[in-house]
Amino acid sequence: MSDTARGTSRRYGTRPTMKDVAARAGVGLKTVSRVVNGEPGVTPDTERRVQEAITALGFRRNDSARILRKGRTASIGLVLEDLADPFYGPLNRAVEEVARSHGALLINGSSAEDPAREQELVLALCARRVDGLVIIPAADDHRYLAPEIAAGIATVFVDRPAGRIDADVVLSDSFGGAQDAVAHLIAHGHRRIGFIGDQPRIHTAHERLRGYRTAMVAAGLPVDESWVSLGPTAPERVRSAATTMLAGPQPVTALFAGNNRVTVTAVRVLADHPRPVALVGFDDFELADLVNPAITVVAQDAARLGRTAAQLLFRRLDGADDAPRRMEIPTRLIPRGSGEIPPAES
Amino acid sequence: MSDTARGTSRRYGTRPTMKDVAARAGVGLKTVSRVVNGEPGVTPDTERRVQEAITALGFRRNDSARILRKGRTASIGLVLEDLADPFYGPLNRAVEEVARSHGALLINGSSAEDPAREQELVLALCARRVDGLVIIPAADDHRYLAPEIAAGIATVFVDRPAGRIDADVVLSDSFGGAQDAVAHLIAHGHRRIGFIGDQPRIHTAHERLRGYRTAMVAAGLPVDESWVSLGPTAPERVRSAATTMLAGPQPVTALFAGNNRVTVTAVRVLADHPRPVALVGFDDFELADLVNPAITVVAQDAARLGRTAAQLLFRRLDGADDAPRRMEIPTRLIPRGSGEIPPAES
DNA sequence: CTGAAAGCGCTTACAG
DNA sequence: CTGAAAGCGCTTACAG
Repeated sequence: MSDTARGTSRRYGTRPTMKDVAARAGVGLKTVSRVVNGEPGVTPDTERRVQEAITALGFRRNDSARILRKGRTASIGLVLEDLADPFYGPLNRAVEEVARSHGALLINGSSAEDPAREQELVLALCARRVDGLVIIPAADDHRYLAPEIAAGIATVFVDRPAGRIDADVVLSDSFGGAQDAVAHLIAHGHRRIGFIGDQPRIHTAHERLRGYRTAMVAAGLPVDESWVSLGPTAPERVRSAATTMLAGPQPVTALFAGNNRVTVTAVRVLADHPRPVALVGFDDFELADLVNPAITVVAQDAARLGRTAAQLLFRRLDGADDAPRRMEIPTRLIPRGSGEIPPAES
Repeated sequence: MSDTARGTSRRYGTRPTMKDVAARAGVGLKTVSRVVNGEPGVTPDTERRVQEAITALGFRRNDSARILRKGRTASIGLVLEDLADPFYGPLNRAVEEVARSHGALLINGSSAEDPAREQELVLALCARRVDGLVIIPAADDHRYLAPEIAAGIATVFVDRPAGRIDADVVLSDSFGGAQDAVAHLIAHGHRRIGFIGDQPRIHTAHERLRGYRTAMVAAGLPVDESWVSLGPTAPERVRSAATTMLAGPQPVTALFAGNNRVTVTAVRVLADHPRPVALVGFDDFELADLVNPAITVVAQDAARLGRTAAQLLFRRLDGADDAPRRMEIPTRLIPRGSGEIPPAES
């Protein structure tokens, strides 16, 4: 009677608990728990009565409470730079797939390339006691995470390395990919090659610049510092950098774009430029083959990056405690036309 | 002494609790709670001792436990079709931004367009007691959600309507956008216009087809059923549909592509086609202006879709309990070239 | 096969 | 200003 009253007078927002189900079914709390979790040792008749009560009350187990008692939350956090960046879409999906296959939920957040925001978000995830973290770092100092990792929150960094902390890392071969790109342009006759990259504190930008320099040096070519521009990837900045390199008496005859956002703006600038200029971009993207000329790129396997990182994370959660690893995913040069344009006569 | 022992002998994976902090600081549990939550009524000296204990032990409040007691989880779920689809990137980010501004975390998951998977994921989120849900539905029957909504989980559907349930919905104007697209092609002289869309059970596909038919009828044009093809947006299927429409003695002279995935494949097919064919695509995408010809599209404002849905969700969480709303976000036709190609002489 | 008690780590409602 | 007790909704460890 009072059960029914409680059931129907329940105000909006209050849910029945196992205790309510137990009362209605006339059994103990533990018996309800057994039925809900499919544990053995319940007679069919008892089970049926409990099931009826569950249905009648619209009971759904509160996993937050369960989690508190069990210790593991069956959730992992993914912190990336921008949820809207198409480069991270496949990575995000790959991490989700792996999480799903391990029965874990995925909590997602963006750092917006702001170290403070990254830390705030990561620590909020730790406070929720996620089992593990996959982080595309914006910060270059992750000592703030040391106590969390020591306390058992598995952490894998992806796309960029961790700063001042020894942790698992999964990276693309930015250095090798950049070397390939620049060597490709040199092989097509270019001697004055510009590089427009992301902010220098970002590891991938730094590595790609290093690959650029190494390839130039290996070919015995000088690098004029006016050919190199690192900074924010906002269209205005990239546009102005490209315009500068393409002007003057000794303009660059080819551009190497440090990531997908730079490439997009470079393509726009070059479309309006009077002379043909070769272009190779880091990162592949949709329709790169349909632009005219089709865009030659160094493709990263973003899905593989995400999958590898997530698999490593769950291996840690399963108890693997060998030394932190640094894994490198190869890149692939895809010639499509823009990277094979010869130098314009000047 | 025993505090220190407990502190240092703590095995990997076990974290200090407020009780540990209280013991070490020589204060009561509630005092620790006050300090951690910045509540008033603690002398500076006591506060300092507690802070010291927190730092020494590496304490971080367990928000899972806090949540259990407080009722609200400060987290919302976003269920979409595919985390890697660039269309959903801006939507995802917009939802995250709104969540963040309300101090909530975002749990993300993909349905992979599978109704069973959607339901499984949504109910898992309900079991975690997310405060609210933003759902891009794959299913067409959401009665399974009624008990959860009644129990207080705010729910907003976005991009597609809820099925068999009365709930808040935020949609793009698919019908109007499709009408605009087809009217545009008709205005440029086309009479035989093909429509390739997503699976008919998807609401947006259905609405866009309706817009197509309405525009044709309004112009007094007949619709040959061979000009309409709905189905999966896999490249092979779209390619074969397009190829069929473009063959024969009376081929279509223009195509209306029902979403971004269809458009991409259509562009590829048309690039290899001997005669010029006009194309308007639903959804804008990066570099649409750099393909040759540049692609005329009906652009949706995905970010606004997400922002509107999330804002509505938090308004519900703040107590707004007026009748479920249906909000429509306008689309915008962007002429770029491909949609202004005149019909080829046949 | 079944259930009462204790406890997960916090907050709430009170009392001093 | 401070803290002991009860409780959030479950699971664990036991006892019957």
